[in-house]
Amino acid sequence: MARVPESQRVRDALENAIVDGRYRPGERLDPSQLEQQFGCSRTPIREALQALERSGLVSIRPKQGTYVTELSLAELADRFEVMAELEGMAARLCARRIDRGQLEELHHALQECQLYEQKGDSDGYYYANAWFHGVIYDACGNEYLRQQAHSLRRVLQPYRRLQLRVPDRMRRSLAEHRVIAEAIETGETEAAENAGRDHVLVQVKEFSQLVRTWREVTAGNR
Amino acid sequence: MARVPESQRVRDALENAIVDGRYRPGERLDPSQLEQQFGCSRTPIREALQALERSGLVSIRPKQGTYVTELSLAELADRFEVMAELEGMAARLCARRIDRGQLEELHHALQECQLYEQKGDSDGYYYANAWFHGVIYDACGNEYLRQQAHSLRRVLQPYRRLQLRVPDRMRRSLAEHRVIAEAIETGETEAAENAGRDHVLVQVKEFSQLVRTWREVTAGNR
DNA sequence: TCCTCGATCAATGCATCCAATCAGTACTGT
DNA sequence: ACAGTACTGATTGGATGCATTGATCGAGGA
Repeated sequence: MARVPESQRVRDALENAIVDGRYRPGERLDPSQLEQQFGCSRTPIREALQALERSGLVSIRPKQGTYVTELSLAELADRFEVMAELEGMAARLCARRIDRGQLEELHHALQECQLYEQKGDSDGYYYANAWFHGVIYDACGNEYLRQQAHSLRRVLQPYRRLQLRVPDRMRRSLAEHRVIAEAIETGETEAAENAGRDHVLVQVKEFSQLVRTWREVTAGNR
Repeated sequence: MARVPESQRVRDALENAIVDGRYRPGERLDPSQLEQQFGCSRTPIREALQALERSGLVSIRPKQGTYVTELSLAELADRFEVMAELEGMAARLCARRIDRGQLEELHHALQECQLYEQKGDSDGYYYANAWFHGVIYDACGNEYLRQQAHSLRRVLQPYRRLQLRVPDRMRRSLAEHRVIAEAIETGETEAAENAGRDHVLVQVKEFSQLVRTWREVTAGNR
């Protein structure tokens, strides 16, 4: 039987809530409210929050409480830059190491992406997209890279949500996926790396653009 | 005044002890002994150990105690592979973004490396080497990358110790540093990336070689 | 109006206690 | 000799009490 410590349950629940956007960046996590919500004492809550802080999802500001991490544009850009590198690296390794079955799974994931893109279903696309990238991480043959990539991806997830609003993003994302899959299949390491990296970098650009626009728009409101 | 929580003191002390090799991989960290040593109760010890586990320096095996992480060769290889990528990335960004003062510091660090190499002082070289790489991380203009690189470097540190035994390692390391610094100075991003990456990769190769040799040697002893 | 001082209270760190659990081991019967 | 079992002690997760700290905010003064 899976012995699941309370602290881990809390950790997972909060992590999912943050990644899924049920808690927004900057939102306060009230310890006593969490105690009630999870029906436990401070100890497991505390441990969960500490764990989340280490993974970067929440920030504990001493004597002021714990908040869902709110990344500045610069901090976000730094993380995306590293994410791009990990993504490129994974694709490159993948192109060299992927096996038959995994390649097949990659194609399935790609088809799934295509399916939701055609339907214009961005939620569905989100999951297909996560699957596609997950296959690449799995097949890169580097377990540590897989973990790191997943972890960083989760941290960035709350901010990716905004990107869905970028017009035409899904269609272009799909096209990029095709390029990546193609390069992996044909074993072109260099091409795979560049495609994987650019796939992330392009999002940074669009994201910064989005933020800039949003700022210009909201600037007039104050 | 910076009030330093006990748990953090314990954490730092243990982390340094592990990184410096005063605790060896696989060694047990006895909680009750640590309580005595640091003169505090279980709570801060526990938190410190949990933090160290998250950063990968120790492994908590449920009901069996906490041990300094002992990485298998495969796990080690994965980490070095990622480290190489981060190192290459940092060097590439550095070549693009380093400023006058930082470039000067890089040269100082390089000279320091040269100094200790000539003296054949591997401990001194270790610190000069850390400085050299630290400058690159600082100057890469990506704070997140800086943190990640430092953190991964610490995890790998206990294993690097072995490398000092590789004959001629210091001399070649220095030569590699020169190539990296040169590429950064002249702004050749591509060259810097490759030099940075290879500088780590070469160590993996030598390390695996070392382990293999060591295994062959010790295999006869049992 | 703005600044300073002090009171208040939430947040925090730590110690300690309790209970559940599991690894390892000694023991038992076949 | 061996398989299965019961026991024991170490380890751990969790709860709670207590003292300390520092953020916050209002009163009083410049």
